[in-house]
Amino acid sequence: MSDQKTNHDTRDRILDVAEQLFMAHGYEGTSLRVITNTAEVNLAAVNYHFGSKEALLREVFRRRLAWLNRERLRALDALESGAGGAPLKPSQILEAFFGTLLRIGEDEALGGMTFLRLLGRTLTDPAEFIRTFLAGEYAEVIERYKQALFSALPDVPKAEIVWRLHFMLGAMSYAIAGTDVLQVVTGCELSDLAGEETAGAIDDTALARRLSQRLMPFLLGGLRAPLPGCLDSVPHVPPSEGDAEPQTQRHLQEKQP
Amino acid sequence: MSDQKTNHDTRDRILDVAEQLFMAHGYEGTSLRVITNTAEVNLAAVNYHFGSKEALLREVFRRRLAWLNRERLRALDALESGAGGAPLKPSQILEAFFGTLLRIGEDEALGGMTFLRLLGRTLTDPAEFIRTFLAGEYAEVIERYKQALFSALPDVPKAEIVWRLHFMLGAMSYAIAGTDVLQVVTGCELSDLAGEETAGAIDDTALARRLSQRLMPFLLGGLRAPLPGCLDSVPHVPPSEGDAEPQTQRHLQEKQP
DNA sequence: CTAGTATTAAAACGAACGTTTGAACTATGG
DNA sequence: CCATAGTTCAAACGTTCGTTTTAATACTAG
Repeated sequence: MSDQKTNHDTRDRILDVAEQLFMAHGYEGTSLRVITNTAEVNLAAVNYHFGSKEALLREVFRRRLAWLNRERLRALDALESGAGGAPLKPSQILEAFFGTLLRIGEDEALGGMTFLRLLGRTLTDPAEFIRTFLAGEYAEVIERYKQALFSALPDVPKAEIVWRLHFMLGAMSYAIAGTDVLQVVTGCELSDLAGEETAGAIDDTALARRLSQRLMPFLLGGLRAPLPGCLDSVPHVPPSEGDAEPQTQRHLQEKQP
Repeated sequence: MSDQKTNHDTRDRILDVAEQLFMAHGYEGTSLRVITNTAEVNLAAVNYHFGSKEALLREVFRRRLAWLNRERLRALDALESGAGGAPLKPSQILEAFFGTLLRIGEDEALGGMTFLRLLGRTLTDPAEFIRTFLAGEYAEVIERYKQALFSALPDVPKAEIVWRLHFMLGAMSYAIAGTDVLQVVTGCELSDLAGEETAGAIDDTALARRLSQRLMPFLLGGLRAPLPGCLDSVPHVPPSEGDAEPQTQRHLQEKQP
């Protein structure tokens, strides 16, 4: 009546609506009835087209992660072939990994900020099958980038690199998912933090671009931070006293003794 | 029969079991029937003692966050009175904020790693009332620490500080919550990363101590990372070329031009 | 000991959930 | 034009959910 429906329109409409609602209310918090009502399709359509609610969630992710995984591998391949065997710079690796992800937020056709937020929130979803599924989808790409970081930082213990990769993933996920979560905690609106904004409401794609600018230096700084060192049980005492921030930033190249 | 029950034992047993199950399966994924069966109490006990499932979750958090909020404020007060008006070092502030949190993981009486993981996961829970509740519980402490960071880094734009506080909270939450989440993603077991472990299974309190050692340098490095600067749309090109990591780490003291 | 309050117990409530069914509708090809 | 496969539809299935009710039990004050 209002919109014309093609043959596969029902499938796509369900996927779009489910993506939005899973993002806003989570997997368990979103019922098939709300999804089908919002999409203006019949309740049975989900089970007909996808088989089950779980399979619907998997399909929501698959159609986006296909591009992300392909693009991330492509970016790393381009870097490595461009370097000709030489080790890459960590900043290049991070840019390929996180920059590719954040590009999704700038392009509505790739999922936009909606999918980006969904991805960030779902990584910590308590449901078992979700974590298992996402781990499987991520495994290959993560492994490639992990190895790239090992080669780029040969003097840093591999365990330390994995830890910091873990931390970086966390910072990124929260930064993405927490537009209304932790911004409430921090007591600021995103629009107040965007910088040179134009008018009241801020565009989602512009937000993604700003986010990328802010996040990347933070991640690089964390990745390059000095190693824990040998002081064990009293980690809060800095090695030297003096003015506000006296000790110069040592790099990761030094190995722990 | 097996264990004796005092008067308030039912309440506390429900809280302990709910804390564990909410951590493992989330709020919506944990039914009152599973909680009461596990706690070996009657189904109606939750509504009798707490009023509703929502109120139960709030109480689970309140009994732990009371200590955390008090201790975080106390630590900051001690720092500020000890400095006598002089600005604090960012490392001191981070140590007070994150170190206090991580101490929960080392002490089972404060909630241990169970509550720490619950806290990390719940911050991204999609349920509205949960985020609202946690934001209210956190507001005062976050505001105090935010102001402390503003004073400690007077030359850094406040928006940038809030962004990085946001990133740090994310890295910490994921690091805590993701013992089985992102460790699967990274393809490593925590025990492989702990370093000088003793035997097979690793103690939770020992894990919290290791986590603290790894996380704090990362957060400090991220907080002190150079500002985004003026280069806008091509943030992945470093200002100077050369060997693997040529540019020396500039500090936050420099203001963006 | 008794009265009265606090707690526990068993059972049921209505609502919402994911899923299935079987008939109605639509479109395409012989 | 009818047969047939693909799709939509209304209705119902059985289960599980949070909550409430009502009675039985444990505890305490007078």
